[in-house]
Amino acid sequence: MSRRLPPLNALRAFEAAARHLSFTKAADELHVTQAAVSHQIKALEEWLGLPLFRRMNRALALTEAGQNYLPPVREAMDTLSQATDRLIRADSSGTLTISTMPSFASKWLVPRLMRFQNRFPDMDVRVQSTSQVVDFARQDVDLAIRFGSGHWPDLRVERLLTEDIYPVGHPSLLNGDRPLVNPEDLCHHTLLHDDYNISWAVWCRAARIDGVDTERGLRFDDSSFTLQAAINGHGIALARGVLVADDIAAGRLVRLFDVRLPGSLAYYVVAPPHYFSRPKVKALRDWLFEEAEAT
Amino acid sequence: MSRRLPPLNALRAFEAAARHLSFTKAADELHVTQAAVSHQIKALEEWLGLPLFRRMNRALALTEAGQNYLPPVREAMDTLSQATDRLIRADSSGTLTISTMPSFASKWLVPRLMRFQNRFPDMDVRVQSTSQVVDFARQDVDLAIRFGSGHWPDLRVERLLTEDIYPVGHPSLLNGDRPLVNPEDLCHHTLLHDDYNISWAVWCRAARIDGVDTERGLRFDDSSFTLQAAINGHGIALARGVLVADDIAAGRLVRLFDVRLPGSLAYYVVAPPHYFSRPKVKALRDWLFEEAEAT
DNA sequence: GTTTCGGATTAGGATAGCTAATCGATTCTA
DNA sequence: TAGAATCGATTAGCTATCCTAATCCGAAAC
Repeated sequence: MSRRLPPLNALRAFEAAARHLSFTKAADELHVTQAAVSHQIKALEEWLGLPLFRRMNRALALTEAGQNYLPPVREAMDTLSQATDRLIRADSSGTLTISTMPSFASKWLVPRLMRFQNRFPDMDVRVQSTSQVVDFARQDVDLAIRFGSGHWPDLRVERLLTEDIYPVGHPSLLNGDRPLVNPEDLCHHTLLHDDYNISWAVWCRAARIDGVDTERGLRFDDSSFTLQAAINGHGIALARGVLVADDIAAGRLVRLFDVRLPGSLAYYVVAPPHYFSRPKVKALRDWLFEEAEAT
Repeated sequence: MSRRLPPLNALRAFEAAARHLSFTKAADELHVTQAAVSHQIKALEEWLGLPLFRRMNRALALTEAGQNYLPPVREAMDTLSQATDRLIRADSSGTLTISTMPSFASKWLVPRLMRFQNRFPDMDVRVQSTSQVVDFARQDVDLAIRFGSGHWPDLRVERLLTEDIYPVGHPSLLNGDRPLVNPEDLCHHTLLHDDYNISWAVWCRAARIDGVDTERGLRFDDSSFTLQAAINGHGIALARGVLVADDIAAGRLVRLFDVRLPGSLAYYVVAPPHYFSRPKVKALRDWLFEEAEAT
């Protein structure tokens, strides 16, 4: 019972390209270059002996053959991905505990976590939000997301999101009575500080400005409080891009100036190496990176 | 709408291994080594984070996870292979003409051709059986199967079956009144000749026997007549293995002695290069090699 | 008419995948 | 009970697939 199957990886490329009607977008989705998709499709068309796409100059269309081929190919891919999810899910009963800092939990993780829950409805996901570092040997934690330098011995560490630091404030600041145009204008406003982040002094040095008293203002011990104060219009915060992306998108905050510090720290996914082979941990890890890439 | 799909080639290996419950047999089917299948399955199990097979000492069994996973995987593969066949079939209306010699047509091709017809029922397959060489420019032939040295300029040539020459005769010869045990016993029997094949003289030289009159006997212009005479018990033929495999399997002929000539000639699939990219020609070519491998 | 957009093409490099050889465990055979 | 055969695992190294970077080309947009 031997089947004649075309190159399967090329089929995946075909499905994505047909869905987007664009090799470039398909390449994005598959995390490869446009050239790779072009090659794969060409190979598939040669294998089949007939063209699947009509290349117009600016647009892409399926040929009749391509239109006929797409539904079953998509169906097969769906079957496989659903079966795979089901398999992992079946092995993933019980709880899954994620440990992370309160700021990251509230500003990034929790707003997205529902999508993970939808994919694995039977999984009992718990978020343990604490600024304390986890001890995997003593605590029942499956995966941690930590902010730092990425150096934790004996643990597997994967960089999830890189940091990017810039000032944010309430939208009214841009056209208020003392509009913020140049970094120097900061001296007329309250500065918000938090313990973990880099300091205003460092940022001012990078922005090459003097004359701002970088110690003025309010100070909090967790970034989410600092950001909440900024949202409420109580001052200007030096924010990590990861944490404010949603607030900026929703118009609750605006980004000020174009000076940006790349920041040497990052958010890392962390656990003992063998944890990563457990299906539910792997599923969570993969999902986290999927979400991170979508940012 | 990005899917999380396991490595697709590994899935194909899983499906085959699960079907045979044997890595070795799966490897045969996929035309790779046992080690390749072992690697693929291992990679898949690691990707999923759970074992799919239980390896017992001499036997292989699916784990529960494997049992749950198999049906959808198989279904997806079926979907793909059926859709692919359908696609090629749709593009393959009209006739498909194969040109080959009468002996090959009657002894090898026609007995198998029904399986091809079943796969592509809409295709109108014609066998043009002639000892004349085809002129693709003048005749409406899609693919030829020729016996010879493999050297035809300007045509794409692929070796389908290698030749292997040995004497065959009616089964009763083995225990008749003059039983054939040693090659020298040939002198008591009728020799059957045909024009195309190598001669008895060459064979006797290879078998290092003298004293046989290699010109005695009946002579035909096509191998199938020679073989028919042998089947009817009229003598002993020097046969090409390809042509007599079915007759031997059915007990109509037996192979005599263990002297075998490797033969420098072979059966080749032949057509102008660009013919091979046409779906129906490609389908036929692939099927021919599939059948040839099954021999 | 210059720029931009999207796919094709080319050559070169990375990695996935395969093979050959060998091992170890088990079972069959004599 | 020894030896042979079977079947999967493992290792190291090679091959071929696949991918990338750079560039090209044609059409459309500005």
